[in-house]
Amino acid sequence: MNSQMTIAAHIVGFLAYAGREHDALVTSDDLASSIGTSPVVVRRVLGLLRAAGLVTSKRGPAGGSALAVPARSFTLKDVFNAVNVSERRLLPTHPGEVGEHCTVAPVIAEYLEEVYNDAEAALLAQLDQVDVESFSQEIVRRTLARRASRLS
Amino acid sequence: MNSQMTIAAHIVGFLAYAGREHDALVTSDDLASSIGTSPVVVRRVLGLLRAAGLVTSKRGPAGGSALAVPARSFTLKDVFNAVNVSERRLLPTHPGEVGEHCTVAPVIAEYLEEVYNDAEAALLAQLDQVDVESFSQEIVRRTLARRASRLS
DNA sequence: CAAATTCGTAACCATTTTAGATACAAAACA
DNA sequence: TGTTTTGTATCTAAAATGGTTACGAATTTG
Repeated sequence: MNSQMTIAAHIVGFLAYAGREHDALVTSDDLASSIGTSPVVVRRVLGLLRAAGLVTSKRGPAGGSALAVPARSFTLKDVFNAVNVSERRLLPTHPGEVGEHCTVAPVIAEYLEEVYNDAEAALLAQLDQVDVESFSQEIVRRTLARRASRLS
Repeated sequence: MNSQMTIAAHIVGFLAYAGREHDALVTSDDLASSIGTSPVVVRRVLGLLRAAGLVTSKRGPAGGSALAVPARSFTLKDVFNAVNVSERRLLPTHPGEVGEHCTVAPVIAEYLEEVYNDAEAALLAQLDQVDVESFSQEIVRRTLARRASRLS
């Protein structure tokens, strides 16, 4: 499951936005229809976010999910890490085992590994720039702007 | 095919390293056995590199491939772009269509798109740091180091 | 010219990944 | 007690992935 990062980001953005005004819990049904997927898929991702301590959920009527920590206190990088439990690489490495007899093959593989590490770190640093609080502020801003332009 | 970036990087690294001493062409068989895959898979990637003008190939006996431009003149970012013809995102976006009735859903999708653009740009900027010439120099350096430590 | 070598590419196949559906138990509340 | 909602396991359809087979075109060599 690979669009989990996007689903997770959508979830935390939505929860932060929802928690901003009314303090109610959001059901996985509501999240699912906003994201455009099924509630079960949402709950799977919610499980990962919960395991990372970013979200809490409550069962039963009037149940649902909310942020477990202040939106200011974590970023999209944390969301990424919450979802990427298997620590998969963004840039997949060699499909099989590299040629053993070949002198340079292991050297190339090792070097590429390092380059990829640096590259992914740069991407994560960028994700780390956007904390969930400013994410939800951005949602507010753009929603209002869109509503205004709708009236013209 | 997603490990194509790694295969392509291995290819150009190998070709740059090979072109450094002897000026012979490298066959897709040699490349395949170094990478640990099949010659056909290698040739598929060679086709992409050729289309991007980074590599040339020659058929027939004593045929093979070589860099088409100086190793100094391009980087791993160019290799990435050569392979990523479909311009796929590193961070996959929403699997389906986002909820239409939901006010915030399109806004979230739009914002995430921008964040992902910045994040991927940061990763590419990192790949752009390593030109193929220094890549091949690094291969030389590490191969010698490995050989030295093998003797101890 | 004929044979051998190497690339170019299309078509096909097996496996894995992905996303979603179904199902049902557990929790919580009216 | 019955309804709502989560938690999670299992199954499935579709797509992606990586590889193989096949065969034609180019090129060199005998």
